[in-house]
Amino acid sequence: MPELPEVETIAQGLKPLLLGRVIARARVLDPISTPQGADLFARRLAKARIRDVRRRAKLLLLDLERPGKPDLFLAVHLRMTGGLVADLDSDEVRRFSRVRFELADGGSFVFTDIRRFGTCLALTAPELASWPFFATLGPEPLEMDAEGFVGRFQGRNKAVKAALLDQTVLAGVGNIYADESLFRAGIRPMAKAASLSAPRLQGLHRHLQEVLAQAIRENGSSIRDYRDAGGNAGAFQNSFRVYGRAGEPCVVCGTKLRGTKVGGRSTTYCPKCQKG
DNA sequence: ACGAGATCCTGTCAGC
DNA sequence: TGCTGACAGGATCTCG
Repeated sequence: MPELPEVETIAQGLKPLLLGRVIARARVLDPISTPQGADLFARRLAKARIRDVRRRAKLLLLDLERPGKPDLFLAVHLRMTGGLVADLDSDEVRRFSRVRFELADGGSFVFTDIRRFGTCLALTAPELASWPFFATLGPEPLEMDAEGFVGRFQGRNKAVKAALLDQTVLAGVGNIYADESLFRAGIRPMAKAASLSAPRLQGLHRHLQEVLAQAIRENGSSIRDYRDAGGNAGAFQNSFRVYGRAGEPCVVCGTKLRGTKVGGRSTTYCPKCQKG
């Protein structure tokens, strides 16, 4: 499930490949991936030049310019199983291709998605700014200081993990990095955010930043489907201490890790190392 | 206003 | 062997 580090890795990998190139046409292979409608989506993207490739929250953003028309943004949300890859011509890519972007100078890149939850949108600047999901996104966790971080959690009467996953509180954290940062900070996922002292929230801020930065350095986590822009796996899954390890011994104290649900998400924690 | 739970979708895997 | 059901999960919708 692509979260902040995976989307960042994809954006950084695609950027040198796509900068300055022109989308000749977008071929929508599965209309469910383009909720604006395949025709409008394809019409908008024709002849658009790629000026930048970047990430905001878990969203891939391609800044596009078009001759004689307003600037455009291609916003791609990968959700759980989406990917944006340089055309690899592998059976896997072919089978799950949802949108193929054909470049004017030959070549292409492809939006792939097994579970079909991901979406591609072609938006003008005003449309992007007024898109409720985009407009309400919280700040980037790697760009926040401890004080700002603490302020966004204090007084919230819900599980601290649910707050971490809430994209309006902060943007880009998903299930993996929520569990991993809470373990490293020694905080139980089901503890109410409001019950945590400022020093403990500062610890969570520090560990979240560390875990996200390490994951970006290691090109993200590959479980099941995730691949970077070149089709390569990440390495951070080898650094998981709790995610997906329920029933296994804690790497710190040896206690059996406990699996449960918090905020409707599968959650793993160490009952000894993580306190409420 | 805010929180909780159901929903979407399909590949994978455990169990019979 | 082949089938069934549980599970994974981000954002959105509905309900309390």
